[in-house]
Amino acid sequence: MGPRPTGERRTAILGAAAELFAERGYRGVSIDDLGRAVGTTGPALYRHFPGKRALLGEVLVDISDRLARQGAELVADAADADGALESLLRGHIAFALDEPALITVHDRELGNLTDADRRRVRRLQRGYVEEWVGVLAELRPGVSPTVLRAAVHAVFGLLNSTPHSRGDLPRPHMAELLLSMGRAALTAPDTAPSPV
Amino acid sequence: MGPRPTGERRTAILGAAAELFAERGYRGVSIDDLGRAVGTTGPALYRHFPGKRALLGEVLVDISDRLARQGAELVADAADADGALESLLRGHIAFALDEPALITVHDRELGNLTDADRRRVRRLQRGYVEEWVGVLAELRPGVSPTVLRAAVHAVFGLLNSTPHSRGDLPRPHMAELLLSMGRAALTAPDTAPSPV
DNA sequence: GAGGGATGTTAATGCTCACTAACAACCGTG
DNA sequence: CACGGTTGTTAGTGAGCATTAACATCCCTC
Repeated sequence: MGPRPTGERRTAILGAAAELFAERGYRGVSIDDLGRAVGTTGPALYRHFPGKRALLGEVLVDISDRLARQGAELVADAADADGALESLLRGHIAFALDEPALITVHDRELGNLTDADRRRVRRLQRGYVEEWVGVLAELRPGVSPTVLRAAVHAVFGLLNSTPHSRGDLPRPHMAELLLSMGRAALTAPDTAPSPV
Repeated sequence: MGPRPTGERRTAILGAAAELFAERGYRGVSIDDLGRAVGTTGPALYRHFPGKRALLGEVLVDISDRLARQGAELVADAADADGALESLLRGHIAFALDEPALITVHDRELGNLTDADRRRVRRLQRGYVEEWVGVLAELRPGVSPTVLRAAVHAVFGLLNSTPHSRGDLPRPHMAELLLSMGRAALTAPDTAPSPV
C-alpha cells in the first residue's frame, strides 16, 4: 500500500468539502479550492473520489445516515414516547450545534446530487422523519400523520436555524432554548387543526 | 420611448429569476436560462439590468424591503402586543406560503450579493427582526433581547420551512398549523433559560 | 536494493458562461 | 416619411472550471 492505509486524507477532504460547500455552495467551490484546503493541489482529489459530485454525495449520504441511525437508536433506547421525543430533540439539537456546516449543506445542496444519491438521501431522510412521526403519533393520537409530518418538518426548520444565528448565545443556552421551543411547537394544544 | 413605458419585461425577468434561483441556485442559472424563461434570448437581459448580480440584488432587496415594511405596518396598526404578534405571525406565514421561491432565495443567496447589496439586505432584515423583538419584549419582560433575537430567528426557520414540505397540506391548514406552532414556540414557558 | 502500488504534480482539453460588439427591427414623434 | 431611442438578435471573447494525461515520488514488500 501507499503511505498510510488510513483514509486520513480522504476524510480531511470530506471535512473541508462540507465546510466550503456550506460557506460558498457546491458550485461556488472549485476542485482547486478543495485541494488547497487540505494542502494539496486540485487534481489530487481524483485519487480519492471519482469526481466532485461523488464527493458531495458522500457528504450528504453520511449526514443523512448519521441522523437516521441516531434517531432510530434514541427511540429504541427510550423508556416511553415522552422520553423518546426528548431524546430526539436533544440529539438533533446537538447535531445542529456541533455541525452547522453539515446542517447547512444538508438542505441546500440536495439538487446537486446524482439521481441515485438523491434517492438514497431522500430515503434516509424519510426514515428519520418517520421516526419522529411515530413518537408523536403516540403522544398525540388522533392527529393525522400528514399533519404530524408537516409539524416535524417545521420543527426541523426551527432547530436547523442555528447556522443563521451563529454565536449570539452560548451553546448550552442555545440548546435549552431550542429544546423548549421545539417541544412547545410540537405539543402546542392545537398542533392539529381539526380535520375538516 | 419604445413599445411600452411599463417595466413589464423587467418585472417578468425578476419573477423568473426568483423562481429559477430558488429552484437551481444563483450559480445554477445562466443568463440564457433567464432570457429563455421570459421568451427572449440571454443578452436581452442587459437592456434591463447591468448584470446578473444586480438582478439578484434587486430580488433580495425587494423581498427584505417588503417583509420589513409589512412588519412595521402590522405592528403600528396593532391594538396591543398580543395582536401585534398575531399579525406578524400571520403576515410572515402568508408571505412564506404565497412566495416560497422568494423565501428560499432569501436565505440561500445572501452570499452571492455585492457587498453594498448585502449590507442593504442585512439592514432591512435587522429592522424586521427588531420589530418582532420589540413586540416580544413587551410580552415577555425580563427576557434578554439576545435570547429574544435567537428565538425570533428560530421561529423564522420554522415558518420558512414550508418550501421543504410543499403541498403536503392544504394551504389554510398549513397556515393554522404554523401559526399555532410559531406562537407556542415563542411563548414557551421557558423561552428564556434563566440568565446564568 | 529493485519493483510496484498509492499518491501527487503540472500541463493540457474542452465546456460553460457572463459579458460585449455589431447590427436589425420596431414605433412614436417631428 | 425620416430620426432616434428602445429593445432585441447573433456572433464573438476571455475567464473559470471539471476532468484527464503524462510524468514524478515515496515507501512498503520481497
